[in-house]
Amino acid sequence: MMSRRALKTVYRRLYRAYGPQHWWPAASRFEILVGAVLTQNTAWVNVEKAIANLRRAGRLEAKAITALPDKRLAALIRPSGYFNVKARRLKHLCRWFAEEGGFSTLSRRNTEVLRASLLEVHGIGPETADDILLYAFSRPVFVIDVYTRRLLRRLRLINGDEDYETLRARIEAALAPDTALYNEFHALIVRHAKEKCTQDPGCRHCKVEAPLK
DNA sequence: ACCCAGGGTCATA
DNA sequence: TATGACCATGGG
Repeated sequence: MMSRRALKTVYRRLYRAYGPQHWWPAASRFEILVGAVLTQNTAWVNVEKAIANLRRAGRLEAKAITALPDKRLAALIRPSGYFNVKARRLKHLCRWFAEEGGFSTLSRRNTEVLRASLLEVHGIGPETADDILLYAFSRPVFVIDVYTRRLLRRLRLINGDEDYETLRARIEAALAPDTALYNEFHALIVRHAKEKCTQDPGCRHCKVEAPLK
């Protein structure tokens, strides 16, 4: 049983240390879908370059991406790595998005149905799906990434080897379904990870990771 | 020269 | 179910 208090304490420490993160960094809702795929196992700075290329080419739209040959799309997103794989994944996602009628139609689906539909898209796994659900559709879905596991494990709130769904269910059971909270929480965890905490008890990062009473 | 970064799929046992 | 290989760029 994960305690609500413990999670809230972690959240408060993160927020006090770093403040609001204003996620997802994107100029449009659709750009969040693109970024979610491109950032798979990839540093965000490289994703920004790929998205800038797409924007410059006038291709930041679902049908404009679908219409692009794999090779040309791969060339545009080259800086984000895995460009051949990601070109196909992006096209699958964009084809799905357009065929489903875009945000206007998809927004009417309940979260579980929408999540299942996303997971059927080739190349969209649980984390990418949840990024999209939380940040593009404002659904109260808690995103689990490797940073979340590491942090909660260091704080002894989890073992760390739980599967994705188990972890998500535990955290969502401990917290109220609060989109704004989940949004900020995940963003803060990523922000904290980028600070590369050194376990120095004097630094503000270690205050974040100090033992929970 | 190494290591890692806001994962996911596929083949194998 | 559970590992391992694979995908690939750019920054430290």
